[in-house]
Amino acid sequence: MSDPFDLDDDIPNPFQPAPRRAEPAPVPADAVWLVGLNPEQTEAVTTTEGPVLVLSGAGTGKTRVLTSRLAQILAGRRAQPWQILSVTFTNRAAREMKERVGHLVGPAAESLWLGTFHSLCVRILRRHAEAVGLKSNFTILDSDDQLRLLKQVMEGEHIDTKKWPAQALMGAIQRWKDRGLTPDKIGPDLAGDLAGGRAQVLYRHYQERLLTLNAADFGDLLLHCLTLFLSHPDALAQYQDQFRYILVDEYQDTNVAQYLWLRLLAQKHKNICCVGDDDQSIYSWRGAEVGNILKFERDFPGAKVVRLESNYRSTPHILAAASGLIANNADRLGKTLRPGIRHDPSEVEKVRVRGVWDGPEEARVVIEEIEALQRKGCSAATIAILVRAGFQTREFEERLITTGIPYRVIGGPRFYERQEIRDAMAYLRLVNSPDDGLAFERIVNLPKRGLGDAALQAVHAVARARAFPLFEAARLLVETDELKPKPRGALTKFCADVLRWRGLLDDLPHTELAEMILDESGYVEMWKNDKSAEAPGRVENLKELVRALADYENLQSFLEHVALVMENDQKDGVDKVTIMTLHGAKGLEFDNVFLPGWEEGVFPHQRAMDEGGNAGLEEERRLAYVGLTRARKRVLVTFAANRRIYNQWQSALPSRFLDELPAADIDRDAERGLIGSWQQSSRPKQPAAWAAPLRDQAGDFEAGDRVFHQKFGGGVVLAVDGDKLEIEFDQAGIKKVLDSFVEPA
DNA sequence: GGGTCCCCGTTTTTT
DNA sequence: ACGGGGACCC
Repeated sequence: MSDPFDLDDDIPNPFQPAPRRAEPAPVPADAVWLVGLNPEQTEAVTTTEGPVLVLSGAGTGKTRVLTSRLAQILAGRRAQPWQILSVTFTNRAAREMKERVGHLVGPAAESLWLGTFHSLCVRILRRHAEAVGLKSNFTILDSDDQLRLLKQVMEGEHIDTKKWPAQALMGAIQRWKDRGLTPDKIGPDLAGDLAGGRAQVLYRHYQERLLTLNAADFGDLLLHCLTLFLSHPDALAQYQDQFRYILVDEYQDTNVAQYLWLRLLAQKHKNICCVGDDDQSIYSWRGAEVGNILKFERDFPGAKVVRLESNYRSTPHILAAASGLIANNADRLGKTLRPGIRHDPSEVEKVRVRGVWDGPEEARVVIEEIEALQRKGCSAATIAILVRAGFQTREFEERLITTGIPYRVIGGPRFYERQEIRDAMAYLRLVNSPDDGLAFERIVNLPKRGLGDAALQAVHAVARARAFPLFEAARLLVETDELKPKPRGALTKFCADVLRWRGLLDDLPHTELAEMILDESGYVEMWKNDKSAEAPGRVENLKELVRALADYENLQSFLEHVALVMENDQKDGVDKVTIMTLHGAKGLEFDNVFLPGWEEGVFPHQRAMDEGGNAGLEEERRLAYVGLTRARKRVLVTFAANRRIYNQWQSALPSRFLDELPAADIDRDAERGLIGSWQQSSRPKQPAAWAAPLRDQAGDFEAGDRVFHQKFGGGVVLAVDGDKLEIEFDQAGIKKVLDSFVEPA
């Protein structure tokens, strides 16, 4: 990938050499954070000076290395806490690291610059907002707002959003931001024929609208920071000077913008330690560049590379299975996981693979296994079902409900992304900052107040004409007689309400004010009167929102927090089976892992291969690797011969990943001849010798043949595609079926 | 301005 | 099958 910025020129540094600091102090070798580290870990922790790349395989103790390293730097008095920048991707990781460092070094942990890329960027941008055209109290938009805003921009440019979906352009803009590309960097080559070839203009207008609204989207947080650094060398120099030590977690997930950000900040002291695993790079589709990790040594000459390969999590069979699988990928930095702990031989099981007839049977089998585990004394919390895609969760949930096993599904709409929460938040935002035009639009007619398109258009017209925020414009508009009496009255009342609530900001505790707003606006009432099944849950969620407010000092800090930390407060600690996607499982571990749906098209996912080609397939394989390495003790991989997708039965082929698991570490449960079908139908690069007789036995079919199928009964072959037959069944209609499941009739 | 019908899409997801 | 969103009509 070409570099959007040329960083080869030295950026002038108006600050003179770093202020004097206390002499580094020797750290005793028996410091608590060094005890029990293996030699590689010790090297990663104690090599504090200069660039270090830590290639840490799954389960090799990277969080321990990161936290120990922080302790080492602090204890060695090499820097003050605020001179250390420690970056993670998720709030979860940031929280965990803060907690663990806190245990090692005490309150000093509080002063570290430790957080997600985005939260750290916000921290910097609030100080320098003017430099990028924002005010320091800028708001951060969620994806909903972003899309609505872009749609408006597109409509303003008379783009047919039916032909050119805003969603697609939004995606492109996000990818550009991921790569640090501002609108002026988007040439025709990049823009393509997106949005009728006008993508660059639309991107520019979108950015202008954001500035007018004093708002930034998530991508902007990085992008604006880069702009700040490049246009204000003094500001950059200040941060370069300040951050003597930089630590980066999950480096394989960094996008180009984050990479540039790090490279700029590390340029002075060059004490940057990146920890990552190229084999666990599973986010290329949202801009992550594995290339960043691959070229670290080029970017930081003289970098020390440490490989962590001792795995303290999984049994040897699981490690071998995962290693065998991932070995099928080209372009790896190359690591070999080896067991770092002794496993009780009586407890070590091979990875099990089992074929089943269809989705429901798969759920039944998995849940039976779960019950067996529970009988053996495993608690539900040690069990996870990791799926490729969200739609796979349903069958497991149904089965778990009927058997009464407690479970939780991680993922799905997050609390702060729910409609009712966003609406309520819009009320709070508008009261907190009346220029929040997006918030105004969202709720001005919610609950319905008889303000439709016409009224909103009128407000927009005034806003444009006077360059006022929407709320101000509305206040002006109701003074005129432009609106019909009914909407005019409604809008007058709405404006008066907002002003009244605003007047109470300082006088009323913010939780009470929020309650008052949700009540007096009629918003809660709206859901209470709603007959739909979800309505009561929504009312509950609104109550929960008010409760959450109580944890913050005021409305402002709450809104700030929510924008950045959009997460589910999953009530943990309860003994439940976890169902989540493979993506969601990265970084977690479980004693018992179920990996269902290993079928061609599902996993590897068809779209990943269609759109990503071989690179897409390799990323799917890394995902499989992530899945296997989540397990400490037991793995059961399943695949179904038939699956209903979009309510259509389709025959499925076992995933090619199954063929890639080393036989010596796998138990293949033979069941109903399904394994036969797997072996027979697996797509060997060249047909296996033993496959032929099986195929002959099954018989070759051709169109017109009369056949019989165990489940669907009699039918006639319509078409043959390799080992797949299209059959019109007498009772069941037209279906695609593997030839091994039918016999000549 | 609000209700109804039809058409489209339907991997992964953090911040 | 199903839900969301847009177009269309009252």
